[in-house]
Amino acid sequence: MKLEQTQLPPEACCTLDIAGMEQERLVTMFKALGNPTRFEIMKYLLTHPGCITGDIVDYLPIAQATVSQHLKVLRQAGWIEGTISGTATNYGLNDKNITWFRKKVGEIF
Amino acid sequence: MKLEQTQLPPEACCTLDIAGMEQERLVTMFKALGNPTRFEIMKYLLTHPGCITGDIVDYLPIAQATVSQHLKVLRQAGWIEGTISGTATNYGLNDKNITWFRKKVGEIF
DNA sequence: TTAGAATATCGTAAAATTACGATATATGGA
DNA sequence: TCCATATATCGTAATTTTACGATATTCTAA
Repeated sequence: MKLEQTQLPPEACCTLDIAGMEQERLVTMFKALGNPTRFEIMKYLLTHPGCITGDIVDYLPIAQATVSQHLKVLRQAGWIEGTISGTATNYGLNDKNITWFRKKVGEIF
Repeated sequence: MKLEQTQLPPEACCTLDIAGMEQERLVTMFKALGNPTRFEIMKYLLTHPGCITGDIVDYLPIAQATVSQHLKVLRQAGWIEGTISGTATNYGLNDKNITWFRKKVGEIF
């Protein structure tokens, strides 16, 4: 049982330039890549520019509905973006957000 | 219903230097930070060197057991390390792994 | 206009995560 | 030794995530 502080907590040595909505955004990006299947999808997109959903479905051993769901998570997290092209959807990297992520990771850690 | 490929999938433009156990490790690190509470703990550790578990418990509005559980996840993922000091445990950054993470993120994205 | 294709969404079962109180463990001091 | 402190672990309820089949939507071509 804890009644009082024996010792004062340490002072802050510095501050971090991340908070609020930005922090939520960053956590969401971490979470999205914290899944093996989604990481694999990102790897595929990184190495196969100009691919469509079906290419990923063929590549991975999981159902089309599941791939679509994972793509949605990656899109909403800001890792990728999809552009409709006829009946297909081309998926590619969201370069702006990826750059932002790298910048923030560099600043924080 | 999908019967056959209308168009061949795109060729790989490059390869990525991440696979197997290394990839699992990286995904685990992403997953660990993909939680708002754990991200907050990491922020605290980054800005308060030399702190112990109790400091984090006092700082956050969650139960001691929950903090301990999150610290375990962060430790097992390789973000932090704890050193026992009397009855307390000092937590600090796992600099080696953090550097590795930044390096990999830089290489991949 | 109708059929098929490519993809998204819905509903749902199973698994994993999160948070908690209770309890266990280990250390240091009286 | 005995007690209090600091932390870890256990058991569990509630929530979230994951994956699937079924179905809906959208576009193209015949």
